[in-house]
Amino acid sequence: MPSDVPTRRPPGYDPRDHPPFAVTVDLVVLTVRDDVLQVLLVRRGEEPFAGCAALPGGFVRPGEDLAEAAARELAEETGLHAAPAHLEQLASYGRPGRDPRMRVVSVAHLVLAPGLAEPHPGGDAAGARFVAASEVLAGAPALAFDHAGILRDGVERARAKLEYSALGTAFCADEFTVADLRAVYQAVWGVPLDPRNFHRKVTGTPGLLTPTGGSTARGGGRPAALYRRGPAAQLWPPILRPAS
Amino acid sequence: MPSDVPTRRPPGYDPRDHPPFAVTVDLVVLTVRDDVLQVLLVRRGEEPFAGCAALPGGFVRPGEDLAEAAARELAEETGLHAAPAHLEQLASYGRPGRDPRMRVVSVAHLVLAPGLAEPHPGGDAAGARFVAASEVLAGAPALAFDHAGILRDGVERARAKLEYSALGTAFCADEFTVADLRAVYQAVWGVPLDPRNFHRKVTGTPGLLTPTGGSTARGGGRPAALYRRGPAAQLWPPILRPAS
DNA sequence: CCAAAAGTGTTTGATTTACACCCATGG
DNA sequence: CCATGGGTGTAAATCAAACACTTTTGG
Repeated sequence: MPSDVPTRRPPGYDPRDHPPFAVTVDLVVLTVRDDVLQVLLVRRGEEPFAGCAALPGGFVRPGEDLAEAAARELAEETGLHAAPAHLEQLASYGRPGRDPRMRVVSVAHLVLAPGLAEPHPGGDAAGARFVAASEVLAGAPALAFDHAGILRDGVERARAKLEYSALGTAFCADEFTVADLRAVYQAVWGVPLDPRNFHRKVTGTPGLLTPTGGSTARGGGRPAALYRRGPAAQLWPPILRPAS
Repeated sequence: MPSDVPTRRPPGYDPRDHPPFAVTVDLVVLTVRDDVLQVLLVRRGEEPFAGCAALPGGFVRPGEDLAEAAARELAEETGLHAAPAHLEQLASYGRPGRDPRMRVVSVAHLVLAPGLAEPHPGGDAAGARFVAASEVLAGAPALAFDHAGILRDGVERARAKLEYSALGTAFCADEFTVADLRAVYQAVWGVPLDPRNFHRKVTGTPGLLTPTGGSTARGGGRPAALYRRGPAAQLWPPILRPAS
């Protein structure tokens, strides 16, 4: 079908070739709180979708790279100042009509943050809060634009990367126990994991954990050794696999 | 550092918030020919980088979705009409200054095509040809813009996905033998694989191959059974792993 | 018959799984 | 002492690598 299109002209500066696009970044910020995978949502203050829940995000500014814009929006909209444990580009969404105002291409980013992080909405968003991802995926608070699809892709990416990378530790605070890390995997995958085998596996993976020497005692039970994120040189073979 | 910026204003339609961007798609088209992983390059006809090698690509048009634009550019610039075996979004690149003319965000796509495909350059590109990926990665023909980095990301993605998906078959023609598929894996990974174990593994993976019943004899040796791409329902566990 | 490539069987070692068991603390 | 969770040992099952061997063609 492209052969009978009369517009096969050389690429140049004809405005028909590069119509004005707006470029935004949207953020899928995930954390694990109370043993549940949660996603950061804001309440939109303006049309379209005013009052509706949405992923945090905003326009990319003239001098900014995409990742830079994502980091700025994260700080601006949520007050999560501490460097997030992990920020990576997710995918871009540019379906015509996804924003009723104009042609917008959104470059979505995935952020994994420790559960401690408490958002206090900055200037832009009327409200920012963590909500259980499972509920949002089920449609509980409906999301603006095509953010439901973006969230789905982000959760899927997180689940997949946990399997063959050291990213699970990105959900943990600076110091954490093996049980903390196991809670992360269980929350993200939604499956129970054997504590004994989990312990052996993560402590036996070179580069994943760095022991701090300290230990902690929470409630009854033997104190657990504390660890920090390791250099995680070795990604393969898979760290762990969700239950068969 | 974002806290002392005096521009924390609500997002709206202030043109400073959404300056004009151009949005393009760039294509990393990979194939396996003569047991070597190759990438499709075009020669740029215009400034900037006139005469320089580059990845095929072009501007996204007003009514088009991103994947649509990628498919159109593929057909226009290379004449590869047959539906490619696989097309997926790779990543977006928007560093300020990556295009000297204006602010351009490029949404790169990854295309895996059978080795048969012979490009005959369409209207736009002055020339299109397949070049060994290893040479381009080494800098042999220097690429325009930041296309070297995009290519690196594309090859890395292809290598990774071959391991845990059925994508290897995307490089094969409609009907192919197990040896053809093995040649693909060896070319992409650059490692030799045991023919016996490879055979057992791929024929034993449900959904990967559909036997056609036919067989082929090339040169001396026992004829090989022919297969078609299967539904590939099961992606995990990893199909294969590059040599340890 | 011989060479060459396709395909099967078998052996060996690594990895995963399941679970018995010991360790260290609070109450 | 006992409950609770942290951590180690071990045996069975599963999987992967190496390779001997059989099958089916062309010359």
